[in-house]
Amino acid sequence: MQMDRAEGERKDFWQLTGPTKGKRPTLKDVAAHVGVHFSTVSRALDPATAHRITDEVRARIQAAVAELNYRHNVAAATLRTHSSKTIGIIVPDITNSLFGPIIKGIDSISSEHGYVALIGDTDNNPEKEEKLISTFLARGIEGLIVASALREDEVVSAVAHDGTPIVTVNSHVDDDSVSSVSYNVRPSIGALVKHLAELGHRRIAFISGPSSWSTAEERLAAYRYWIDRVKAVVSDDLIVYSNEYREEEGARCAEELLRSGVPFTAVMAANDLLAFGALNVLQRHGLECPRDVSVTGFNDIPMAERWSPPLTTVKVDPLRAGKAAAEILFADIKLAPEERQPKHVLLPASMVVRHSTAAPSSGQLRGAPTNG
Amino acid sequence: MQMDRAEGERKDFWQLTGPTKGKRPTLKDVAAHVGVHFSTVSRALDPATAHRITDEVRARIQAAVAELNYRHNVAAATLRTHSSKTIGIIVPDITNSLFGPIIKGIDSISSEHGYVALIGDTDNNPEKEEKLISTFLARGIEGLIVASALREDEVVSAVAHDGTPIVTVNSHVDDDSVSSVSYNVRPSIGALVKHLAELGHRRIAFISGPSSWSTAEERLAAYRYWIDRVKAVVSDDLIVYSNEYREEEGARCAEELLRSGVPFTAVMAANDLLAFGALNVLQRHGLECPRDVSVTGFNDIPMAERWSPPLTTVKVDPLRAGKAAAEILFADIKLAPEERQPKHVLLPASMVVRHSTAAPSSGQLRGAPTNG
DNA sequence: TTGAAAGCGCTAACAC
DNA sequence: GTGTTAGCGCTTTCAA
Repeated sequence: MQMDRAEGERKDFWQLTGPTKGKRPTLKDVAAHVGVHFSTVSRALDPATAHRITDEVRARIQAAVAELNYRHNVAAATLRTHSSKTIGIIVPDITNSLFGPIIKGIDSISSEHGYVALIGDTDNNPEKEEKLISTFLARGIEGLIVASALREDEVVSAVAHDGTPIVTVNSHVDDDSVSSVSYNVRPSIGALVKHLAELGHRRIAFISGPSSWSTAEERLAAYRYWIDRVKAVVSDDLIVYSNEYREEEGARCAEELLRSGVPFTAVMAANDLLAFGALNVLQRHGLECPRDVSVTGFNDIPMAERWSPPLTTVKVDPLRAGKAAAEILFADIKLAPEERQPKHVLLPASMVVRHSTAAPSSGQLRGAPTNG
Repeated sequence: MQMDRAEGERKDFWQLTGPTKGKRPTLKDVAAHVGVHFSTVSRALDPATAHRITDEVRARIQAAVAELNYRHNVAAATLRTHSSKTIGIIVPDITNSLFGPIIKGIDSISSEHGYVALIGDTDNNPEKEEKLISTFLARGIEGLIVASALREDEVVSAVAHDGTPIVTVNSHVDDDSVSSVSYNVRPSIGALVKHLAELGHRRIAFISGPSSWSTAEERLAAYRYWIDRVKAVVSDDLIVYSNEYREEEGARCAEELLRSGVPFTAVMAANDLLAFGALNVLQRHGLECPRDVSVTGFNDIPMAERWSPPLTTVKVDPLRAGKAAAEILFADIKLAPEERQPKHVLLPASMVVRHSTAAPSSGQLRGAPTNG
């Protein structure tokens, strides 16, 4: 079979004329081309041992590598050295604008360390998470960063106890032997509650996330803590639980709140998306924000600033969180298993006041409006 | 060294008592535990050959696998079979909300095929792209999806010609032997131009992307094509080039337009982000949108709908694009190299009219306002 | 400074 | 239905 297209000339050289036609050249091919033993080639190509090789030989090896288009076979090296130079990243939904920056942060640190990352999206499904982790482990990942962890995440705990470095980011598990990086929510939720209280709100509802999520649990706990301190109305009727951090769920919860008849003048949502959904429903019911109700979110995703009204929320730094998680991970990877200590970093989070919060209208409480 | 913590009991069993202390159990360990040859274990664990093993033996093997916490060593299998079950994904900026859905689409198809994906972010830097591709190749990826391709992307072309299945998504290279999935921009840009023309605009400026980007080139070409057909003013003075798809660049280009003094009543941006930046500058210069200028974008990212004014733009479906790209890729992976044919799919894109476009105010052209 | 050889854990061809 | 064997491409110890 003859090939006469110009692009065949250099790049796929080995496919046509290499010593072992049709397959990727190996160290042996390069060695044969240069006339040395393949272990010499291996040494010449490894920065740690390259100095042991004569300049002249090394130069010829480099030339042969270029000519044959040799590429390192990481699978073979992994088998030999037990080091895959890869980590795994697991996110609950890559479509959520919170996780792009987290991944970017991780990626930037990994590449500094010469590692690459496998990515997996769980779709908020714990079974997918388990499968993903198992596939990743079979692939020999040397560390794992999980952004989808539940508070009771047996798989995550198991991985940690099996000795694979792991760190949860954005979320964390109850088991505190698993390293985590998350946000210092207590003060930031406190700022929100105090802000609302100073504005004159006393009946502040809360749209929580599922109680199996650490972020939901801690934000709710912080709400409870501060509501009490600020002498606002403490009542379980003011709390409603969503099943996921999605606009639709925020809408559903707001409907539920409205239907229940509890009076409230403000609603704090555990997350921006939830706040958006709530805002829509509130407005649809004739409640204007912030005139009739104040609404707050959490995360400060890019859209928060553009919403109408622009959302008062809590700003976090997911890029930094990703970097922090990766730094912990690589520190652990470099340590002997016995030396590793779980670390828990709490990144700052700060309130940003925009236009979705204001004093309640004439101090009057909102009851359950008739539907529509 | 004694370990007395409760969680040591099951999950890290092999670390304490396994036949080969301190390391992951292998097929041999499982075999020894069951009393069969390790190749029997290999067969029992491979769905394709499991039926050849007696139910009873297979059951004992499963039990031992669970007990020892055996995990398949993909690196070893890869070395042996030359199939890594891994693909690579390369994006220009994972922080951009366009790429989350693309990755999710790819990921959903890959996992159906039992593949996992390596992720890489180039930061719009061609050198990083090259390094990433090279690392991925060394890892034995069986296919590659690139969302960061330049029109003249030698590395991408080289990969294609080397025989690794590759498909560009969102962007494409000029070399049409590289499969691609992108959007049918001609008609959608046409809709935008006609919409503007019908509104009465005759001087429509265009903020392009870098001409080395396929998306920029094709959107600009479509603009030129339709501007002419619609009998609007054709002039290179109306075209300005950004260096990247970023708000800041849109702002810079709008400033440039204003400073140049060319009259225009509408500006089409090659991308939503560019449009946002332009909108800001225009407003800062006292030009109200859509009263004084109309502005359009491209992509319809989530924020477009929330911008003020809500942006008239072109809607694309990145999730679908990701899936389409992955489908082409896996079809190719399953084919013998000689059988592979480059495919080019053009997904529909449709105009969505919102509030950033309207008739030009009293048909009067806008000149260069004094700065401020 | 370089060569020789062993072996990482697995699959698959072959034997029984 | 199961055991034996070779070898994927590499790193690394040991010799020379």
